[in-house]
Amino acid sequence: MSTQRAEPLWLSLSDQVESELSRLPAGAPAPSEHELAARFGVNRLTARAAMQELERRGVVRRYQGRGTVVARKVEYRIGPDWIPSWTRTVAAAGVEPRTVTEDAATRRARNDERAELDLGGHDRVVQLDRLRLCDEECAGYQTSVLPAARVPGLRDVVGVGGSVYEVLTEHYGFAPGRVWTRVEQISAPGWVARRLGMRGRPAVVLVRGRLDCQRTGAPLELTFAWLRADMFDVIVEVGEWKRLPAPIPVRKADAS
Amino acid sequence: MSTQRAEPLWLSLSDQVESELSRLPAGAPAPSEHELAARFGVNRLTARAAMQELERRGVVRRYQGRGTVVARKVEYRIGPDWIPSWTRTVAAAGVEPRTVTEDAATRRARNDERAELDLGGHDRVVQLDRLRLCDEECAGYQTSVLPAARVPGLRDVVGVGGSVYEVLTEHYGFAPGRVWTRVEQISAPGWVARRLGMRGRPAVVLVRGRLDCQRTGAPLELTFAWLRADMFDVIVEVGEWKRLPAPIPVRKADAS
DNA sequence: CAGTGGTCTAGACCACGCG
DNA sequence: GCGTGGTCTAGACCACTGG
Repeated sequence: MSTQRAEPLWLSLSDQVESELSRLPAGAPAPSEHELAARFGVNRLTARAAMQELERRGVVRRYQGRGTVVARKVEYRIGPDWIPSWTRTVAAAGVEPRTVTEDAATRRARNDERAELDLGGHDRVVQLDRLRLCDEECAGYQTSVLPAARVPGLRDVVGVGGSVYEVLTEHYGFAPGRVWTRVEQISAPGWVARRLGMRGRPAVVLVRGRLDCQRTGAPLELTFAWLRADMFDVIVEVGEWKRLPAPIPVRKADAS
Repeated sequence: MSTQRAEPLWLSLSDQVESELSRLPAGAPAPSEHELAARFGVNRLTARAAMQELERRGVVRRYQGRGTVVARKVEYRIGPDWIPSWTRTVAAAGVEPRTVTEDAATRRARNDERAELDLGGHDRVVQLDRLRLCDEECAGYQTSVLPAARVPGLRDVVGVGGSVYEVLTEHYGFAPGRVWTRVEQISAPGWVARRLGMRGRPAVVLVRGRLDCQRTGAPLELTFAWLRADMFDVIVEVGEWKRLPAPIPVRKADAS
């Protein structure tokens, strides 16, 4: 029997606070660092470590000057049978979605884009840079690259807050279908972190994908989306999906 | 335009150290907290914060008493066209894989397992609990549930370090194929963290899946794998792969 | 044993958001 | 102005690893 190392103070604090917060709804205020320190008779840094642990667990979100609030991640499912709409997914979670097009410009295609989009040496592409907001808080950043010839005037058609998917369908008459999607979690590159308004290299989920027109087979769109990992619970499903998945098995008596 | 807040000391420290470490191979020793503090004339806690940032980024791994070393994640791809072998994937990354079966027991199936595995009310299942080690360090934990009637004597056939997939194929003569797989990143439940030998609730990638026999359609295996998120870079690929095979980043056009 | 990272304290100042 | 979280310091003790 190996001796169990004593649990540090900040860890037991965080466990206790987490169970207290579990009953509160998203957005409810969590105790401040000073309050916790006073209540448990510990140094503020210890209370702080506990709250930072809860932030890592996704239980709370902290704002300088405003305090700490209970958080809930938005469940974002990606599967073989559907293309998720970011706006509808977020709205379904009870959060207010908003999209802001930061930039829309036409330029020459890069080599990798030419290959992926079946373009010639002088073809041009439109690149859309968009911010994704959840309750007016920056939650993700996305770039889309489309063959300029197939989407004339895209910039104006999409406007500041429009949906590319809807525009492709309703304005241009395409039938966009997924060719592939790749998902992984990474540390945000510096320039992405900056656009997200975050310091350091926060964890983000990178979703890459390509859409083609299902009727003509013409490549339509290449997307890169960086979603804040502390705001989204991305679940990727592979394979056939006829039945419901099984819940997590809990073994023996050692629950919790 | 917002004024840019000054970058904190620990952040610029971590950026500088990261660029220094970028040339070193995995396993190389990183500077200690004391050394950093002395070199930059800062408090040890500041140097510590910098190294913790690098740990979050996956650049280093830290061990009490042993020091900090440069780390490299194992790339683990999951896609619609293949079932990844954990052992081969890890070995391909230049890391020594090992699997230890901690427990193998037969018991009655739970309701969800009966539904998923097409079992009757009194059918039994075998549950295998296995640890996944990378270079003798605990990197993941996995449970597999199989219909006991279809894999008689599984416990002894698999042994302590055997591969379930190989045993299903070669010993029992099945043709295992994926029905579905689901991947998401979560905070490890307490009992998983304990089995991984970690405190708190470290980030893990939860991979759930089900295998059937491709010939008979009989359900074979239900798996739950928890992989340490700091040791694995899990990339999930979704979609059709008819026009393009499945290599990694952006791919060139394929003439074949 | 010396050196590493892990925990904890006390106290200070700052940046930020809100009223 | 007040309270919040963010940064930083100085110093202490502990747990663990390795030679």
